[in-house]
Amino acid sequence: MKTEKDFSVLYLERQLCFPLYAASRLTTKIYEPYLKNLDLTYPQYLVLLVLWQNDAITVNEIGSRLFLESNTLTPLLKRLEQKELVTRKRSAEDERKVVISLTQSGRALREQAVEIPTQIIAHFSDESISAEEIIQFQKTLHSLIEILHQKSEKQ
Amino acid sequence: MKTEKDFSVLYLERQLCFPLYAASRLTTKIYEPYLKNLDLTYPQYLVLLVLWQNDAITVNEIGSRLFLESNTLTPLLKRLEQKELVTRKRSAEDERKVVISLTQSGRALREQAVEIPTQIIAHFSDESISAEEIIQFQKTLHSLIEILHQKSEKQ
DNA sequence: TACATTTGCATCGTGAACGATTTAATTTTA
DNA sequence: TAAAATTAAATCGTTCACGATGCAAATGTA
Repeated sequence: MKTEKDFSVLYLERQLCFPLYAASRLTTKIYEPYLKNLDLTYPQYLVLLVLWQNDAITVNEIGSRLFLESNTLTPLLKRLEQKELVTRKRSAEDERKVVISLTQSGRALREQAVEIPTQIIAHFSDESISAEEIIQFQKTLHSLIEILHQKSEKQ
Repeated sequence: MKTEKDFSVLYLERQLCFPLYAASRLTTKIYEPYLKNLDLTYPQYLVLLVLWQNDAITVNEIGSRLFLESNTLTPLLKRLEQKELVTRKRSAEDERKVVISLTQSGRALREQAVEIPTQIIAHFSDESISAEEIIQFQKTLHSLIEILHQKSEKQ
């Protein structure tokens, strides 16, 4: 008797990868109109979030926070430099390192950016996900990232 | 008395957007070695997941499942066509539509792909996220996607 | 039936992501 | 100290994402 193989593990809705990918892209879309006002892309905004927390750090240090490497960051940082939001300077102690620092306008932009999270949250206030659910979700997301990061290091 | 403005809402770890973005990219990295064996990229794999569930559908129908549009899908589908995994055919009833169908080898690839989810799960079996936690996480993720999708439609 | 609107896909340009490789500076070790 | 190994950034090529626009087919409306 010939039985059909079970392919249901391949159903889109059973994947974990796809919902993360979809949620990530959809979230970015929510941010976009707000970021457009600041003339920033989403990854550029993330780099600025890092710099607003820790100014004058190297490309690698930014990368380790965002899980990105110089092949992605270098061009992006050059664009931020063109917009005169950051400066790129070779470190004197170690000539291999490039230190990224906020300019005056880079620092100033934080004043406008600080309004964004509030606006995003307001955007969701009418929705049916409870605060506790979000907090639990964030926790799982963080442990997931922890695990995924370790895994991808090892490979 | 001058008080400092509170910028803590801008801390990276307080964002919801960033962990999703990071988790999505890290997850993709876990899949990569498995997909490399099948000579597929991750988005190409997602398109095939859709087609394995529903063959002979239009570009838009694939897009509505993955939240992608023709500007992303058309080039990707052409690459899958070049690999002879799918065919692209104008619909006879409606000449605007392009129907994407699996080829013999496109269908055959499912036999290899079906092993991937099991391997990915095995990858995680030693880890500290419980099954219930994952299930709850997926639920929240799905309602989040639902909400985000509605929001991005409206904008 | 004419004309306007909508729909489905394609094209184009820009900006990520990322593997692979290169280059130069620093560190290790023989 | 000289050679080898490592590290930090940059460069290159390919593949997404996605906004804006174009175009032809289909649909709606006057």
